Amino acid sequence: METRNTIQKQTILQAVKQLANHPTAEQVYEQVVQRLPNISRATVYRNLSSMAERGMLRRIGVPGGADHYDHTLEDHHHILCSECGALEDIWMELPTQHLQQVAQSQSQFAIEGCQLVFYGRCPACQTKSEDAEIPHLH
Amino acid sequence: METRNTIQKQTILQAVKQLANHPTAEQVYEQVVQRLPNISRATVYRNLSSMAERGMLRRIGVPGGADHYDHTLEDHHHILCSECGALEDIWMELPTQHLQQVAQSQSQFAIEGCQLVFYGRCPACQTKSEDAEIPHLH
DNA sequence: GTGGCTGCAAAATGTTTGCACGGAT
DNA sequence: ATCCGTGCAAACATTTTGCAGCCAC
Repeated sequence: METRNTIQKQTILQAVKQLANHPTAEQVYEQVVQRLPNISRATVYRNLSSMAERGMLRRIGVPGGADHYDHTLEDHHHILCSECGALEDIWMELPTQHLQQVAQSQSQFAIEGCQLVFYGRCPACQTKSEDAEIPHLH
Repeated sequence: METRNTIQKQTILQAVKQLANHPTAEQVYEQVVQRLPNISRATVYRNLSSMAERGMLRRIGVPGGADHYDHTLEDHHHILCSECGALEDIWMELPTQHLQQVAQSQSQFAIEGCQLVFYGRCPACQTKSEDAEIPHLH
């Protein structure tokens, strides 16, 4: 399984690093298409997937939304805006080993890892709903 | 916002409880359609969503796969098969308050909650790959 | 009787795939 | 010269939506 070093691959990886904060495939495409106007979304999807599999990037799957890609490889967690889907890093130590032991004692699964995700409303969405708050008239 | 008590709603809720282990909308549909042959998938999706919002069910979003619905309301976690997407419960205490405090100190988000998900291979998929293991010939 | 709920079909969303061609090795 | 990677379009999976008619209240 050889890996050819195409301009598309280089540009995609560069874009994820440049966008820095968890772009989706679509956002990567929009960035890359400026340099390579003929690139196809399929190429972006294919390369992001394969880079994630090779461990060059981390894929962050978001239920009900597009996957995000993280250029930060170190072990960390994320917080997701329940309103707009914005993603941010959370750095904290978790007794992962211990948690996985407890989980292992309850299931027959061969446990590979675990992920902690926080939910909340991002600053922008908080501001938005403050604006929408209309005083009640009784 | 009144809630009418239709046969569809009753049957859908019953189906989720009966199927017991985290059915997807499609699986609920397949169950319900046996009793109500004319029911539409849209009705299943709409009702599962609204019941989840009302707290009658819990929605478990799975990145890259269909959402699952859980009739168990108590706070617990899940393990997801990285191969076939099978879902199982994991019961453990987590210092949620503490984790959220730490997260809060790092972000401007208004944190609403957090979720711990384990990944691994379910017993069935483990067996499957054992079968596929062919001795290497050097 | 009214308007929330349903069934249907179509749209929307995010991603994958089949195929012929072109370029990296 | 290979044959992997690309671009394109179509397929795919899941979910949402617009709308006309129906039925629980």
